[in-house]
Amino acid sequence: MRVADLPLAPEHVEHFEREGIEELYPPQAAAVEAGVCDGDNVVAAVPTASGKTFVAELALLTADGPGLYVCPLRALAREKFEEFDRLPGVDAGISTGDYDSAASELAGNDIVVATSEKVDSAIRNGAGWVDDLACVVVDEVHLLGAAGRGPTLEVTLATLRRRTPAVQIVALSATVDNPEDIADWLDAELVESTWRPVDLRVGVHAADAVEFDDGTTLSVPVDADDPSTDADTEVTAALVRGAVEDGGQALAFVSSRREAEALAERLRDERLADAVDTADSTSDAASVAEELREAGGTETGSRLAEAADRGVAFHHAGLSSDQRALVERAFRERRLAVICATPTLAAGVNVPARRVVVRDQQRYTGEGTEWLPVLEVHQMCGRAGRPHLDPYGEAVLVADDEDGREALWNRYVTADPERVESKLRDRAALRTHTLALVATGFAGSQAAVLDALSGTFYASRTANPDLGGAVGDAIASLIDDGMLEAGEGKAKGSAGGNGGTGDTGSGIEATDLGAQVSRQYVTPETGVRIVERLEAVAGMNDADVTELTAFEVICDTPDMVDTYLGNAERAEIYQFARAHSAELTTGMTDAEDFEGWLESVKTARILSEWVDGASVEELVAAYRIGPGDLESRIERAEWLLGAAEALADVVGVSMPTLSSARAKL
DNA sequence: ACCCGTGGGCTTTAGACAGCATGTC
DNA sequence: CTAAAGCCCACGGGT
Repeated sequence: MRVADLPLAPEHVEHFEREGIEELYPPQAAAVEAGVCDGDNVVAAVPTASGKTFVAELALLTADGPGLYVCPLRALAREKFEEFDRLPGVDAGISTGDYDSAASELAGNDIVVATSEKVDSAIRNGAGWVDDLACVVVDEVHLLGAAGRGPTLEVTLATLRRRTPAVQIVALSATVDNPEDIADWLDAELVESTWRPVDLRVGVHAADAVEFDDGTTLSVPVDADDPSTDADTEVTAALVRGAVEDGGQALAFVSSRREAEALAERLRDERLADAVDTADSTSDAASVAEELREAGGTETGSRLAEAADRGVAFHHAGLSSDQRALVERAFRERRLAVICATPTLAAGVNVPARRVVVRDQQRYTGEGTEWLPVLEVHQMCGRAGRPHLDPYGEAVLVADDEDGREALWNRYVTADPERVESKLRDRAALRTHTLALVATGFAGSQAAVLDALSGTFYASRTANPDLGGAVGDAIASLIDDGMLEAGEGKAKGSAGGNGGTGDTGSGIEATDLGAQVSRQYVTPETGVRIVERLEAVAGMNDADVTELTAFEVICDTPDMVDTYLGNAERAEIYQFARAHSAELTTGMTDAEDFEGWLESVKTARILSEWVDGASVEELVAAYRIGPGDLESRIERAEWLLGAAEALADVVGVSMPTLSSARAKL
């Protein structure tokens, strides 16, 4: 099937041909046959890099009206937005937490790119553009199975479909075990394929050799004399070196940030860049280092630049978003030979390499170490092989010995990925979405909430959903928390009467507090915590209510990210809390979860030093966090302080430091 | 006096979505 | 309260 044969405008055909797309890949052709261009619902479960974006573009361009592209990451949203915006005659918009087109523009855009949470939020806040959609493309739809975010995605899609029943849904999924269940839910045709534009072989290394799934082997002699690193690291280094000496690029996945940095530093010392330097890439690597130095002068940054100078980089969430974007771009432009990364890179933006080495396959979880999900390892391996640049891709899992080889082989090479299961039946998820449904006026009774949830993936997967009890509990707890109250149903607004007729208990509505919590997009639990703290503030001396107080109000909530509190620091933070106890809403003895509270005091302290003018470098050094960690805390603090201000207004507490602190962030 | 290897105890452990309002020729 | 692995440091043996 050729692009020219598709029902596209000539200018679009031209555009794609200019980009080198003339003949459709088999999965793309299958998607067209399934009706992507005819307004039909389609679920495509295909590997990454098999041309999913083009399928999305087909759906969006042939739809009879505005389209929405939903994806899980802001960086991904940016990437897609830029791509769609290049389409001739297409006016694209973007809406994510950190980057937003004007609301007035979104309504006029042909294609809007947004994160799933942003779509949910737009619905909650009554944004007009969500009602005129003709087509919704959902990328990475398998995230339906993710504990925190999956429920948001399924409720949002259910709501969109209910509001606009004729909307076309095109869902793109990684290869999972039960894509038919997703297709079944969406009344969609399923397209399944394992086809890739570049051959990929996956293997396991043990005992000096890799055995690949295509039957080939690769001998990897390792001089085990060097006691400074362990055997797995030796093997990883040798595999990376091999790929680079062969003129390719490599990605190495390890389990922790420290490991990623240590591996990068080790490879840097091997002077791999000399090997990769066929042309003028020395200057390329140096230019990357230069750009990284300009991006910010933290200690992490200079170590990163030092490694980049030799063609090697590390990558994890401790890096600032600038640093991460720079590393990703430089690697795509082949100005870097190697990235040593934590699992972040597996799910992020497109960073393909000739060879992928997965050194660590386990991860700490808080309940011991756990095997990485098969899907995640597959996504790491799937990064191997660049179309048009590599003759093939190779992914190698590193095992300790022959037993380990067999274990990894069975677990990851021959095994199917996990099933996608709904996580909607979770107390916190149901509280959040029940509140949102009621607050938006979408449901005014328990029965109506259940009805709204009947269009979810959860409901389609369960013969007898029986959410009644769980939703009932959610409603009861939300009433306890002052977010919901018994309403008067249809008689709402009629003055007089005591409200309670025969329908008592069946009608519910959101209180002002509940409505504000839903609109601010904080979880009900965060709303409760903030209100408790605000009430404590009301009883404090005005002089004691400082910006530190403001930060404490928002830091001990589930929506703020935890900050690790090391043993060495604990005593010092304790001292700090004692010294500032007058400014804190929680007494040293009243915290229910003292450890958790102390961690939030640490976060509050970091933020308050930040607004007092401390530099990124100082804070990063003093609190042993990465620049990216500081960035994310500042970002969340900005959001949560705004939410706290709105809630303070509702409960009638005046707290000026909330806004003064926010202004200084 | 110095170097190196060993062993035990201590320390640490991936990631990342969201509000709102506003400006200009 | 779970598990694995790196890091630091003290110790001991050899030169």
